[in-house]
Amino acid sequence: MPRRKVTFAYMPNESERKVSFNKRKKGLIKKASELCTLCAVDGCAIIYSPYESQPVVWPSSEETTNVLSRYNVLPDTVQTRKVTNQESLTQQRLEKVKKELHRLQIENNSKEVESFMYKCMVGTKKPEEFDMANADVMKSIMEQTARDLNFRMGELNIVDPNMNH
Amino acid sequence: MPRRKVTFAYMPNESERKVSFNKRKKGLIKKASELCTLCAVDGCAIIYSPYESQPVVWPSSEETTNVLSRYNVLPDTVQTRKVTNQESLTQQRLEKVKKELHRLQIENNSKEVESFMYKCMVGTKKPEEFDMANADVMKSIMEQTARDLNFRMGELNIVDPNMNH
DNA sequence: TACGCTATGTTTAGTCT
DNA sequence: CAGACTAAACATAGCGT
Repeated sequence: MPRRKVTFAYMPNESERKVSFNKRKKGLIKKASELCTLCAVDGCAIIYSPYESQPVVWPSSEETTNVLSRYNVLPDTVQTRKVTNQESLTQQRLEKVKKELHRLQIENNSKEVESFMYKCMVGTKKPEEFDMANADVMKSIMEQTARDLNFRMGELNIVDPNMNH
Repeated sequence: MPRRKVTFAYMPNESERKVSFNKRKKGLIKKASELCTLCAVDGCAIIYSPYESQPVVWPSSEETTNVLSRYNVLPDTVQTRKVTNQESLTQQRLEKVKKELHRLQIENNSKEVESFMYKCMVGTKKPEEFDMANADVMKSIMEQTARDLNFRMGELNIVDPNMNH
């Protein structure tokens, strides 16, 4: 039974990922249909999947092209129709993932301290388990460490947060 | 209470339609984020709404342009495709980086909650002002926000915060 | 591998504030 | 009008086949 919440992370298992992709692709397209029908708006979606040689396009190719032609970016795109082969696509993807990885590393770094503090204070991970029982002890710990922490936090914040450009 | 099934029809009521559009737009984008993050695929969506002067574009304009250019380029790509060693090498590296990214995402996810808790307890209020009296309220706040975080995490993974409107 | 099922988590229409 | 809330409808991960 599906007791798993949506963890916002890449699914490492190949076959699971593929199954999930197909299910979710279907769901996404349904949602898009609903949005555009119920609310009478135009829209399109393109999904470039490694599982299919042709990209998934909603609605039909013609309709999509129609919608795209309204999107001011298209003219540039058509001109940019340079030799973009599979290799460079993969490299683009690699670049993208690497950037994201880097960003996450930085983010993780700054959270480390806070996370540590939290564990110090509470000792458990889940909010459900959060125990307010010994409030006095926690409060005093917080007071003692907050100033020290502010200093460290300040150091961390020096890192350029706009790294991903 | 929502006893209405999804009738696949235009919503005649203006204000209802607008509200629904905004809700569903948010939902669609979340679904798209999930699909692309979980399954590591690239995709984009464009929605023209009468409610906004600019079309709604997901992910950022640049990313969308990127995806679009692939879409336009694809027919050429297919025929010029040749499997080189370089290609598989890049793909191997990609796979490796993606694994690492996955690990960090998980780690980040749990830290996010703890980090947020910490801010909840210490960051937003000065420790001196921190009031443990209404523990129940705080606990519920924490639980709720922990859930919300899932969504925000997803946004972080894909959308450039500076582009996200 | 793909398909059907279903318990559980997620979305959202209607409502209230 | 924009958020918050809630229950009904919906989507889907994990399983079984």
